[in-house]
Amino acid sequence: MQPLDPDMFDPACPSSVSPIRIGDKWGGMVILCLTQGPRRFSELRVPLRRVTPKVLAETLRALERDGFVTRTAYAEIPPRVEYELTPLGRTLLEPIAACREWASRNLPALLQAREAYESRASA
Amino acid sequence: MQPLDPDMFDPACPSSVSPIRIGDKWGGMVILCLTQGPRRFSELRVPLRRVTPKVLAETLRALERDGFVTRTAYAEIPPRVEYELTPLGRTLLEPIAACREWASRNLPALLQAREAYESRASA
DNA sequence: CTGTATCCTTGTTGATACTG
DNA sequence: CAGTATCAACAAGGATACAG
Repeated sequence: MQPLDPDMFDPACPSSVSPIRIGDKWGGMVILCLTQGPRRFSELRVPLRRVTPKVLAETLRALERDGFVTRTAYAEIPPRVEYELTPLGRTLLEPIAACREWASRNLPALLQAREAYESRASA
Repeated sequence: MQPLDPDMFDPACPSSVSPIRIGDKWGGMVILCLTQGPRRFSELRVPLRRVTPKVLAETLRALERDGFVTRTAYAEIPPRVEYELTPLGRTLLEPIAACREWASRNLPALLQAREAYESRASA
């Protein structure tokens, strides 16, 4: 399994403007990070650079609570914990794909509309 | 065109638990209200019972800014204003449908996972 | 009828520091 | 390594009253 691309969620990417959100702010991104297989806490922090451990832990708890991910702790030193998508969690991949498809097709028009609106507002 | 069903967004409906959101809290519901054609401000307030005029106005401004709806004011007494989906706004209907489809299929499992989680937490 | 103006509560996100 | 504790900042959402 490939390591996660540190730039997979570039904040400069207009996808951060998408009006469609899964769960809380980071939920959708975490799910995307888990599509290829289980990941460790610190692995998830790589692409999610701007998330603090506190918020990432909260996000993972919420996903666990809703049955989207499982948490597996191994009794080792140093500790190792792995998060993995459940079958229910995988069902989210389909609507997420639909939303990403929408964004790739229509986000440019949205951005253009915003520009037009702003220039009208300042006029 | 049919009047909007006052109960189309029953707060008791589990769809309010859906982890998928379009725009801000009310954005997706407004878009759904506009699918059949243009609606007036006060018409929208019927199914969206719990929204204050301030928040509905903000929601509509945001949708207008992003190019999803148009606002048409008629110079009459009393004033009449109509909101209508743009072609860009209609493109949102597809991912919204995908999300609703997901919810109708998987929300029960989510709710069940929550119950199981809570009973474990309290144990 | 269609909003705006104010004020306020609350929830969410984050910074920083610390622990098993 | 994988978190938790504490505090702070901010923005979303809402209550209420009023205006064009």
